[in-house]
Amino acid sequence: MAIQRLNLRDQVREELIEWLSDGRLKPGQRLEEERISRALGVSRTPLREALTSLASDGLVEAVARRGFRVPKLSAERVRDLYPVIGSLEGLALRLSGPQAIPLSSGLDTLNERLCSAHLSARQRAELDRRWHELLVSRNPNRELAALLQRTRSRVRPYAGSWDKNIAELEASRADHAAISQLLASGKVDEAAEAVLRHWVRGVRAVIAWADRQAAEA
Amino acid sequence: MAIQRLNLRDQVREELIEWLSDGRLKPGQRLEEERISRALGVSRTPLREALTSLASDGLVEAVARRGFRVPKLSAERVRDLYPVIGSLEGLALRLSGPQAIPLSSGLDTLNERLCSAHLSARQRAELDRRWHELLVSRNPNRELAALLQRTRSRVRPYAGSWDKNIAELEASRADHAAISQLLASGKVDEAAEAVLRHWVRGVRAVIAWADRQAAEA
DNA sequence: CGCGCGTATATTGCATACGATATACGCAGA
DNA sequence: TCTGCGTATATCGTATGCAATATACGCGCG
Repeated sequence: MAIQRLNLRDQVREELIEWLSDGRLKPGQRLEEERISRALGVSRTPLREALTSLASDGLVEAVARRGFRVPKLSAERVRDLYPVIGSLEGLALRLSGPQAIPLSSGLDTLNERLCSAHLSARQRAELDRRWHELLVSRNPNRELAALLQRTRSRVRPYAGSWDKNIAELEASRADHAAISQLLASGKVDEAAEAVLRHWVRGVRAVIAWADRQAAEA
Repeated sequence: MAIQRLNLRDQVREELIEWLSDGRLKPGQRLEEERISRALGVSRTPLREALTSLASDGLVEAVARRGFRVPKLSAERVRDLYPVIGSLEGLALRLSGPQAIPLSSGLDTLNERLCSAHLSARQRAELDRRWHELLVSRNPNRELAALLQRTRSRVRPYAGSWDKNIAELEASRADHAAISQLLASGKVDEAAEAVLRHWVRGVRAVIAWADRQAAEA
């Protein structure tokens, strides 16, 4: 049987994360409490508690006397967060130790699927997410896992950068393959370093994408 | 002049952090909303918003239908969080680049004060905090700085481990000195590695302290 | 026609109210 | 005396109400 009914605050929180992920809430958008609470069928109180929680995680931002809004896309944020994620994933890998080595083949399989043609940006982003999730899946550090997940969710709005960027796709594929191979050889520390470099390199791709977006608009 | 009046939620949040730091709120303690809100002179609404925010940061924890409580001391949490802090500080150092090198002398000064006799555990913890703060002060990555600060605040309840542990004090002094020297030599990457090892070693000291605490009780 | 200003409206931030559930207490029975 | 149960009380979780302030709109003026 289902365990237990979460309180409304946490249910609302999960729902809002869903709305942020699927684009029902867009960067820069203002979060009108009355409208959202009505749409969710709850009062403003648990909604506001969910929003303060999300604000602490950086998924929304609180503007004094103007309520909450979805953070705008920002090259600076990517530039800052990607290396943090890379460093944390590297740590996760190092803490996994030899346990991480057998992941290599699964990683390769995912990597091939990720690079196959005729995938949408969203699908590629999803496969990339799963690749990195698998990479750190042997990490025994719960706090690290939670922190990684929360930090990763903050950069999800930038997943669109997978769109129509063949050069980036190829670079990413090569990074993934190299990391996997280092793992297979048992060179966990070097793999961790490569993961960090992978994320640092990704910054450029996202910024290039953001520039293209800006140019189109 | 003072810029702007924060909303009550954020003021309450800051005050609660203060209460957590100075021991007015102790590990394991239940947070009675009516009592606290009266003590602060606000209603339960902004208090609860502050608490949900703190819960997201891990400074308090929410128990379903039982409100909020201060997390109990836990060896597992230290074991998990210390390496995360070490990794993040290492990253901060690497991102500082050569800018970090001139910090060395200031670090040495602080380290000596930290090791002088007749200091309370609280004073040593404060000096250690300042040492690490100085170490990463040249890091340009805002997100990383914020994350470090939040994560560090989660382990503040374990500062008591500086109490009457000469062996740990000496080991820590040596770590600090070695890190500073690596910095002075421009070996930033090696310094970053040493910082991670420093925090990983610290885990043992805290756990030993916790065991002594448990033995006394 | 564009710009600044004043008023009306919408929305937030906070306080209060209330039902539901957990906790505490006392009593009966072993 | 200890254990189990039932009731009373306390506390939480959520909804609603209200004042303060931000936003939107229309008008006068340059």
